[in-house]
Amino acid sequence: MNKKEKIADKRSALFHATLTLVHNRGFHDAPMNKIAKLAGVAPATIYLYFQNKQDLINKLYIEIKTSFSTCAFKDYKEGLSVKEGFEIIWNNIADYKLSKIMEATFLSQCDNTPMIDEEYRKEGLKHLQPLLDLWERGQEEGLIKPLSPFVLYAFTIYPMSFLMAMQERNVYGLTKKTRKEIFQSAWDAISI
Amino acid sequence: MNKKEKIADKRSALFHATLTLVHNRGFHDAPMNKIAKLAGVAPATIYLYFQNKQDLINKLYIEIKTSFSTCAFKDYKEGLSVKEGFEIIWNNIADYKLSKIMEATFLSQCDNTPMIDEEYRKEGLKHLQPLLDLWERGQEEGLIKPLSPFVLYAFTIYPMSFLMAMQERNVYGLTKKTRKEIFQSAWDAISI
DNA sequence: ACTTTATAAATGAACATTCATTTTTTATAT
DNA sequence: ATATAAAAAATGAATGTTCATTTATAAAGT
Repeated sequence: MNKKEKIADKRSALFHATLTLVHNRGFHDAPMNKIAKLAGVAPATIYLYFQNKQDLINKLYIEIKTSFSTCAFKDYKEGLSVKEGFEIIWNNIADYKLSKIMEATFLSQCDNTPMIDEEYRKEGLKHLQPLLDLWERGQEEGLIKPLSPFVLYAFTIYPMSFLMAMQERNVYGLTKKTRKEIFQSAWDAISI
Repeated sequence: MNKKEKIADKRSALFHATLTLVHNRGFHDAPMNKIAKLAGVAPATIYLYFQNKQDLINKLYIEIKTSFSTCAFKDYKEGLSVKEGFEIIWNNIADYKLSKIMEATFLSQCDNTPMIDEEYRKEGLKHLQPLLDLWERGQEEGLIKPLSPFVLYAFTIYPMSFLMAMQERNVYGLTKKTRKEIFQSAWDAISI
């Protein structure tokens, strides 16, 4: 393993440790020494890779937002019909939320508490542009209701965060069959 | 002001201070001495009213959940048609989320981080029963899709949390007119 | 007088961060 | 290849601060 790989390795060990702790105990109970221990380094080492705790959290947020949107647009091309394209993206996001549990709950925490600096929050928002473009096209084609993208997001993507949390708390289980029905609900909410 | 009123007064001053701080800075940055200062009491006084910080947070959670569901079912009676009843409840909840901002963001934080003890979280879940009953009746009448109540909630109530957060961040504004359209989306998502 | 309510000050633990060294890696010379 | 010097990376042990909570004492209410 060369030098660059080693550095990347330690960075990602720190990310992974932070993610795990914030997932299990919350941001308010994820101290630096625990992060260090879980990552297998000394506390001081964290400060070789990040300016401070806030910097670590901000950068982890961006890292995860990026991996999220990479997943979201896997197999998506602009040539598809609006509904086909939307179904692909929706399913990608559902896959992500239901399989990458720690990442998804971390993002939920970030989005629902003031733990991320505004600058980084804005940065993280940009990644979803292709979906907004698709919706706009759908509106031009008269397929999708003329609602703000925030509303479209709220009724199609955001609900999955809730279902993921319920799944995580073992209070609701999502099967292959219901998956189709749920997509239908999302589509019914926004289609004309 | 008599004794009981005074005690209730101080309790609610502490609740209000906690609410404000958690709303503005997050649970991770809402220390007891700040709560005390904002409530106009000495830090030690908090411990006359609550066992410890966790107890304060848990009880505040229940308090707010209760006020939330009181709002949610205002003017609701069982005699109404399913759609009428649902529209009343939905609008009540929308009113709550869009006017009681601090309470709504506090609940979002509670629901998305491990800050509330499981016991209290369960307690808070019970309050929504009349809505679940209404949905069940709607399913029996063939008006509402045969989906789990979690899914129905995810596609009708939960989206408002997102829109509230966007409104709060001044990135999206909800008007009277769009309000009707948004209800329609909620209804379209779950109705047959 | 006595009980309740409140406090200021104290306590010890937990925290993020820094510092003085040590260990490991890399580059250079033999 | 091997030894050595310079640089980089990593560390354990402090540091000073902030935190939740307790204690001893005072004020207010009955």
